[in-house]
Amino acid sequence: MAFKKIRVRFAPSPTGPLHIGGVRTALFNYLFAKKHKGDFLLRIEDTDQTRYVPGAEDYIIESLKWCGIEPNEGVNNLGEYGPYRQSERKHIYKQYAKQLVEQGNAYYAFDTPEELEAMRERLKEEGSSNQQYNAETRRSMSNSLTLSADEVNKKINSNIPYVIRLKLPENENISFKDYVLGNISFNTQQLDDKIIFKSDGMPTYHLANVVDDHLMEISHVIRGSEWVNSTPSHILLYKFLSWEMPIFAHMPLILKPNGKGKLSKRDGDKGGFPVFPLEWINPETKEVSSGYRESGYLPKAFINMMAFLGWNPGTTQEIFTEEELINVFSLERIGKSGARFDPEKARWFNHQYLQNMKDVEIAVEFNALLTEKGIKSNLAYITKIVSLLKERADFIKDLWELSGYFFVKPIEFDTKVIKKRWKENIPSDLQNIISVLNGLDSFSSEKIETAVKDHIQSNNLNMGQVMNCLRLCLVGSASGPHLFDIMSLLGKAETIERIRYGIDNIKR
RNA sequence: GGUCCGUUCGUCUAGUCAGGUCAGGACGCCAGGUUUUCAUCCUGGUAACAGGGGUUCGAAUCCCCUACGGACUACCA
Repeated sequence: MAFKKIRVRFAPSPTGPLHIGGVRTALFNYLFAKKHKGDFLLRIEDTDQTRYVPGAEDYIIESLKWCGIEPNEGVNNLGEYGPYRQSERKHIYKQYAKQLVEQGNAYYAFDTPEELEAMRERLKEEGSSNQQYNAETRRSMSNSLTLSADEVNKKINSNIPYVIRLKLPENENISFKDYVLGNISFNTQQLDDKIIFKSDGMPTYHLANVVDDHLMEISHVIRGSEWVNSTPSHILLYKFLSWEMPIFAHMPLILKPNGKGKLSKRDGDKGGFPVFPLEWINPETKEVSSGYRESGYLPKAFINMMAFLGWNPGTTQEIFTEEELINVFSLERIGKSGARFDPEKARWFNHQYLQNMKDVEIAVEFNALLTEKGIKSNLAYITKIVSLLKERADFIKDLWELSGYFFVKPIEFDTKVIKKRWKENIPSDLQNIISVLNGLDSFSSEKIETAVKDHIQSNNLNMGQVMNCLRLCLVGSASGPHLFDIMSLLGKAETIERIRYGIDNIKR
């Protein structure tokens, strides 16, 4: 076989926000394409006009952009295989459906929904193991196989609605090698004559997908495992049309953190974690679903986490740059079974990425958050705060709770600490420490530490008691980073003012 | 119900194709260390081959059965 360029596609249907399972499918397509210096395209599969949701396509595009897995071809940025929206390719599909009918691989069917329903009911009552429109049942239905050519033409000419169904061969084994799942085989006896062309003039997924993948020269079809069962129909389509078949790779599903079944929107709401990359507001109900972006996830951390859901490099390395990910990625290392989503591990990934960011980078973003809260400060000060606190944070927004006292004086104090540490002698002890602080020329953390500790030791004061009370005055609680770093950052005047305020206002 | 697929610590997983290290790592959890505190961090610990039959000197690994789980079963994708 001649060398063929690797071309893969992500082909979502714009029926709502992109689920993280979709993001992962897109990601794996992207990584695979990049690894082989191929193309990654975005095709919008909007053949079902009744399910179209306004805003969904933009949402998908924006999501991929945020994730940094942008297609190099497709809607928006054009390519030579367009259009990339199936609704705009409507005129292309019918000829292939017709060709299949002419070849005897497909046929017209005129059954109404009621008739189909009745057929299924009848088979069920007869105890039939499956109720499909297949080689057996099609003999008793209203279609171009049972009707005469005249009758068929008459129906078509008088605008009686019809669909085109794929005519499956009888009792034939269809097997293929899936790059993830391995060898899979089906017998056509168990499959149904899928509708490939609908009465509204649009193709179904099955036809449109195969036609477009062929026309767009897709080399590998990497998609969710919900498509495994319809793959034999797709294979038949390639065969009937005498087209070269792409390689198939079906991804396992992402499962709920606990309990049964695949991850759904509700799990996110219940478990307090997003299932969508970006926040989504349902245009009809106005219901809001949270997104990873809005929850404070760094896109690179999110992507790293997603890559490890159902895939791993076979080494113990877990933190990967995009470039590293591209280098080590392979379809063969994708797991076969569904992966349970773990929100805790997602946080851990973000923590790792946050620690690897430069303080000033974090500070810039934190500053924006402070501005939103109406707090004005300067970047140098914020950068120092970040360096002190970032290791305790999983998200940039955690920094606010962690560092509020740097911007707003505490006026409420943890009563438990007061009860435990604020003894009779504390006000006078702290007063003495104020004198010590006042006497310092330099207010560096080290200088303060030496001076205060010397004072505590030479006066035989209780270290834990005094230190915690100092902390209480400065922070409002008994937690936080190295106390002398806090003092140094706040500055001499502010430090002393807060201690004074504490002496005057903290009562047992 | 039918078809297809899957099943290793609580979770993500390595190891399975080419049978032979105390079944390895990470998250979580627990303990210890560091510290004025709370975290972080460091060290250690906890914990798994779904069950049953085979094949074999030897099985997580190969075969069969059972159980469980999932997907699909639309004029939806």
